[in-house]
Amino acid sequence: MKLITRDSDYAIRALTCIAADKDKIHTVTELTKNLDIPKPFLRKILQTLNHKGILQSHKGRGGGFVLEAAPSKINLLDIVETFQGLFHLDEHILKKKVCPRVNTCVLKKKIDKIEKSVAKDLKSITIASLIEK
Amino acid sequence: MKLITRDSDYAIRALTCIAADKDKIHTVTELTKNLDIPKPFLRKILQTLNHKGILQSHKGRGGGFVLEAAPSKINLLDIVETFQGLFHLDEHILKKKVCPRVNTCVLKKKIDKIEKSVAKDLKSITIASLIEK
DNA sequence: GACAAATGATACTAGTATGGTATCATTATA
DNA sequence: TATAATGATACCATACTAGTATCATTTGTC
Repeated sequence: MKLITRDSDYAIRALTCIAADKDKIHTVTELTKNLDIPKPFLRKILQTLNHKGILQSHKGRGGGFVLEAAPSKINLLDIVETFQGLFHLDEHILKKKVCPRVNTCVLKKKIDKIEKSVAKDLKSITIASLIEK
Repeated sequence: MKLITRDSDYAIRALTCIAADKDKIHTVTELTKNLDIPKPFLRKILQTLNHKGILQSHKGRGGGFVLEAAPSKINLLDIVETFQGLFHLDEHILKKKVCPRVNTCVLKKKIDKIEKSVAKDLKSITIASLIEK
């Protein structure tokens, strides 16, 4: 049972590296050296972040990636949802017919509350908050 | 991204049904009718709960399942961890070498905190709390 | 004792998600 | 024009999810 998958984790770490030297353009080659992440995998991840509008890419020689927004505007919920899907997808379960004596809505409400709390916590963590000393 | 898988959900619902009529011995056949869960799947789930010591089984004709402990002693964390593994298994990620400029420990600490909070929340929800009106 | 109704144990399976790899195309700079 | 970068996409092995299927064993009832 894990909250964060590998691609999310890699994305967060790559973004903190990029944010730590914000004005430089970062290549995948450079980042893989620092981060010890397989190069083609990191490429795919950064491309996804580019599509999502979190990173901005520059093609061709001398190209690479820079942040699209300020590090304080990028939060972990956005990143996690990019790679692991929307947080609130429990619709298909907890919804069926249930033992007549029991109030399932109670269960659904309680789980919903936990999920919202996790989402809120993830949203409160920004890339900026990860690089300040 | 979901917090609770189907088997955990089914387990919780079956346990609430069993707890709602605590002195009765419940068969899989009866429970599947009320809960709309595939019979062989529910059997497997209840067997797992039996091995875990959450349910007690009685074999043979007239047999079935009863709770091993009081509904107030059974919490969702135990159930979720039974079917989805221990909650705190992120050791393999968030641990590798990281961009020298960045303090990964910060990330790990923050995620740890969220996970502990979820675990605590799940632990606070008991089967008893799901059947009270 | 035979039958029926229950669980025990275990193996199997289709589909999806995870964690990648591999290739070819395109772009931009030196 | 060679080279160094990303873009787009297809592929792949493994594990997990959500079950199914089967045979064995136990126990109450006729």
